[in-house]
Formats: sequence, C-alpha cells, structure tokens
Amino acid sequence: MPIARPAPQAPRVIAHVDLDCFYVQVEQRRRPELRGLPTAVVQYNAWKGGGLIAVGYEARKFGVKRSMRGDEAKMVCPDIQLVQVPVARGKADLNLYRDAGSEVVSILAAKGRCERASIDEVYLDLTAAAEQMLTATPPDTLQEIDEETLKSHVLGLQNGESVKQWLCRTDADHLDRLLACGAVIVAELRAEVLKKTSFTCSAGIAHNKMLAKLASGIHKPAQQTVVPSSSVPDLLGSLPINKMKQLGGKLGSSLQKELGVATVGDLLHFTEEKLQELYGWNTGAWLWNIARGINGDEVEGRLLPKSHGCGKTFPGQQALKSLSVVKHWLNGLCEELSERLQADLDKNKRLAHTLIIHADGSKAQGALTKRKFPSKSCPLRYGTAKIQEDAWKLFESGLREFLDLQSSEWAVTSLSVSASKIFPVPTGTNSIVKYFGEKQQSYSQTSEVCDVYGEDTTSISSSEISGDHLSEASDLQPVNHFGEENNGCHSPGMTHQTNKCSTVNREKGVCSILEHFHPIRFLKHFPPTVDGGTSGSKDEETESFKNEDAGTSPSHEIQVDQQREIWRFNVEDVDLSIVKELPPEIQQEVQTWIKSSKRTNPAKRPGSSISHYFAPVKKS
DNA sequence: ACGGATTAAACC
DNA sequence: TGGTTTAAT
Repeated sequence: MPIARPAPQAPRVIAHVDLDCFYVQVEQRRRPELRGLPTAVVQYNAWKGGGLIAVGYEARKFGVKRSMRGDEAKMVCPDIQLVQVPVARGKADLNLYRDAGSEVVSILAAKGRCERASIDEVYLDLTAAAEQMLTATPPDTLQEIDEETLKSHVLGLQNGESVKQWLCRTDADHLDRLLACGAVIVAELRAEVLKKTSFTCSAGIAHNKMLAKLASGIHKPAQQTVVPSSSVPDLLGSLPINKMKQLGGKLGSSLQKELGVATVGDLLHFTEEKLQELYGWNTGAWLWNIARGINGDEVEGRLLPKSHGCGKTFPGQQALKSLSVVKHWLNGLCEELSERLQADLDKNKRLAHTLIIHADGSKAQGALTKRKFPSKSCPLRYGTAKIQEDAWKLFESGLREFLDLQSSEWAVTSLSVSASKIFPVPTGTNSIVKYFGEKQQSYSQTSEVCDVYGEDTTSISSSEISGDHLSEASDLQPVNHFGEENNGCHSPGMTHQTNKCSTVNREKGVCSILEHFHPIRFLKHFPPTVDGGTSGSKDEETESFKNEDAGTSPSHEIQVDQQREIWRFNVEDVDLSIVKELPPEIQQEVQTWIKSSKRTNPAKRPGSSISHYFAPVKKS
C-alpha cells in the first residue's frame, strides 16, 4: 500500500512498458533458431523437468503456464523448447536477463523520466514530451501517423470511431490530446527498442501509474493500450478486485470476503471514512482513490535497482544440515553478490552500505517443526572475503537465536544475502578525491568520480580474493559451542578489528573507496570530541555540518561517503599518536595533509582532535 | 516441505 | 533502527 498521495494538480502522461515473456525473448535472441517455436525458460531441470519462469506466446496457446514443471509442459506441448537458465556456483544466474533489461531501460529513458520497476518493466513520465508535441506537432498535423501508433488500442472508443480519428480529434479535451501524443511517443520508443534489441514490449498510456500499468496488460504481446479518462469508470467497474496492483494478496481477498467487493468499481459504495475505519488511514484513502482511478504516485527517476540480492532454496532432502555445508553455499552466494557489487561500483559508481542475510530453517521442537529464522544485517565491507566473513558471522548469530539455547537438529531450507542502501560514490567538494586532486596532484581541479576509477586505479578484483570453501569448514565449532566466541557482540560490524577503508593508487594519488566504516565502531575508538576541548557530545553523528563553515577554525574534512561519512581534523590539534591508529590510507592522507599545512603548535590530547561520524542523510 | 529468485516497500 | 511481512514478477 503505497502512500495515498493526492492527485497531482497538472495532468500527466504516464506510460508503463512491459517486455513480453522477457526471459524467453532473451533466449530467442541468443538462439534465433528458437524464434517462432513454442518456448519456455526453466531453472534447474533435475526435478520434474525444472520450474518454468517464462513462457513464450506460442507455448501459451497449448496451455503451458508459468509455475508448471518442465515435465508438465511437455505433456501439453510435446514440441516445447525448454531453455535452461544459466547456472553458476550451483544456483540460477540471472545476470543475462539483468543485462538485457538494462539495454531496454537505456533506450526507454530517452523521452522522459524513467523508473525501472523490475527487470522487465518501466514507468515513464512523458508529460513534458507530450506537451511539447502538442504544441509543435500534434497528431492531426502529421502527414502520416506511425503504423505502430495506429495499432494502439484506445479504451472506450465511440461507435465505430477509428483509432486514427481519435488520435487526430482536434475537438478533444486537453487530456485526451496529451494521451494521443503519449501514444505516438510510446510507439516510437517501442519501435526503437525492437530495432536496437529485437525485443517486443507492450505498453499502457494513461494519466497515472496505476492506470498505465493496468493498460499495459490488456493487449499483449507487442501492443499498446491507451486509457482516456472517460473510459476509466467502465474499466474499473468490471475489473476484478484482485487484478489491481497491490490487491492481489490478502488485502484484496479481505475486501472480497469481508465486504463482498468483487470489482474495483464496487469500492465506490464505501465512503472514505468507512474504508479508513476498516483498513487504516492511509490504506483507506488509497482504496477510495483507486476506485476512482486516482493515483498520485510519481514516476521516480531511477534506472538502477535499489538493492542486489541472491539466494537459493534447498527444499526437502536438499536442506542444509551442517555448518560446513551452509558455509559452502553462503560463500557461493556472497561471491556472486560481491561480483555484482563490484560491477555496480565499476559501471555505476555506486556503493552499497548494508549487508543482509536471510534464511529459512526448520528444527525439531518437541514434535513440531519451527521455521522462523531471523534476518540479520551489518555494515557492508567490499571484497568477497570480507562479505563472506561477515555473512558467516550473521548466519551464526541468526542460528544461535534460532536454536534458542537448545541444541537440536536443524536444517536450513533457504539462504539469501543481499546488499542495500546504495548511494552514488562521492563527488562532493570535500571528498578524498577532491582533496588529493587539489592539494597533492597535478590532477585536474574538476576531478570527477569517473576519473577516480580509471583503468590505473587499484581496486579489489574478485579473482584476487579467494573465497574459503569447504576446506576451511573443518575448523568450525560444533553448533552448541559457538556461544562464547563473539564476546557478547551481536553484530559483525562491531567486532571487526581491521579498519581498512580505501585503497590508494600512490602513483596517481587516487583513492578508490572499497570499504566503509560504521560510525558506532569508530565512535568507540575516537569519541567525537571537537575543537578546543569543548565537551564532546556523543551525538556528533546527528550534528549537521556545513562544509563551507569550516573556514573560521582551520580544520580539514575527509568525506568518505556520499554526504555521510566524515573524518574531521583540526589543523592545530591533530595528535600523532591517534593518527597511528587510523586506517592506513586515512593515516597517510592525514600525514600528507599535516606536512602541507602550516601547523605550528601541535597539541597532544588524545581523542580531542579527530572526529569521525556519519552526517545525517539528506532527504531531497 | 517444490512456485524459484529477486525486488520493493510498508509496518512495527 | 533493524527485522518482519506483504506483494509482484
């Protein structure tokens, strides 16, 4: 249930674009001989022919459905071509499809704000482009309208009115004329996608995300559907409640069962107050709105995913029953995650901040079997070995809780690791990069991040770090013994002693930030007491700090992370004994800085001259 | 305890 | 916060 936003004042043109049976198309592009044949993509095929995750339209004619097994599909469609998802480290590897999805996104992002909604779906806000077209070259002025545009489906056309007539109506209201422009633009975009990638897609064009999403699913494959405002009541009036996004689950079935609401239109019979009384303030308002086709959700300008994750299930007999085996799989998952994080860093200059693991398990508990396994998270450090180490600690901690003092039989039925809280790498005025650029190197002043990660930059490559696999598993303690090893610290983040932060290419003086710190860890070592020995507040991390203000008392900041992690040094006061305890690369930078500064009278008050903290996250 | 692997976001 | 739950594909 998204926040129930009021409808925006100005009319918008929103499109939802959905790739048709995407994985199948990707495979058919790789293997053209499969084109036109009934095809499905399966992952794993040892057990009953594997599970179908995408079904081509030729195969759908035979009644092949997603969630069938390969064997079942063969039964109803003996000639079906079953293509297997690539496997890496014993698990399905979806990178092929992720990359193909990115190709499409970069094409679709050309005409307006674009939001990657999933691996094969995007939302577009085409308002500006449509307004502009309406001013410059509205459809009725065009010599000939794109064939693809003419094939649009327009909901609620009047008796025998052709699509072309609708598109070119000069007496239509502003809203409809905008949608017509949207249809032209989307047809162009779809043609572009087809030309550049060979993928077909379906699309919906409407005044908001909800309606656009709904529309894109009405005519498939390779078609587009326009939803004029006037058609909304009929559309929603006949739409089964569970077909509406967000109502396909419990909320939808509750509406159906408890209120007898069969279609979205049926919601019109309830007042907003009643819906709020039943489902809460926000959800109630949201329901009242969608019944009327009102939806204010904005198209977020975001082309990249907000998190990365990978996981695997171990059903039935395959359940993992020993620490060494869990460690093996966890290492594999971490390896994949690490590769993807590194690729994101290289390609998109983004750093993830949080590592999360989740597992499902079962254990004997009396007669029954329990299955809640706690999720755990910690600050994320880059490097395959580090991620593996941290994930393992998280798992141990989760398992301890899971077993709850009782040592008994246990089995893990699913494992996953993910990385979230991803921010762009800093480009700000106070970044390490800028610091080196200005004070030390012949680096150009406007040194940008892309320069930083140039080819000569030292960076941790996945091949450099060997993951520990089963060989190391023999060191492991028995399950019921590992209660003591962590010294009461629950989070791996609190226990790491190595404080590496970045790797430095000394030749160029370039820093690539491959790891990050967690504030709490360091606040312990370096209480954030600031300038002149005034009482240090432990709440330093919440103190807002303006970079430009630093001018009065000469201090230097190193901003490690995007507007978040900051090391601050007082010019007169840096204590060399403390400097020695800093992470090596920071240490080097501080010393370089000290030399280049005109410090006259260094003080020696341990802890008083350096603060390290996270700046508050700035909301835009 | 076979609808798997991912993503996102609300909720507490 | 971190951790859990819901939902979608």
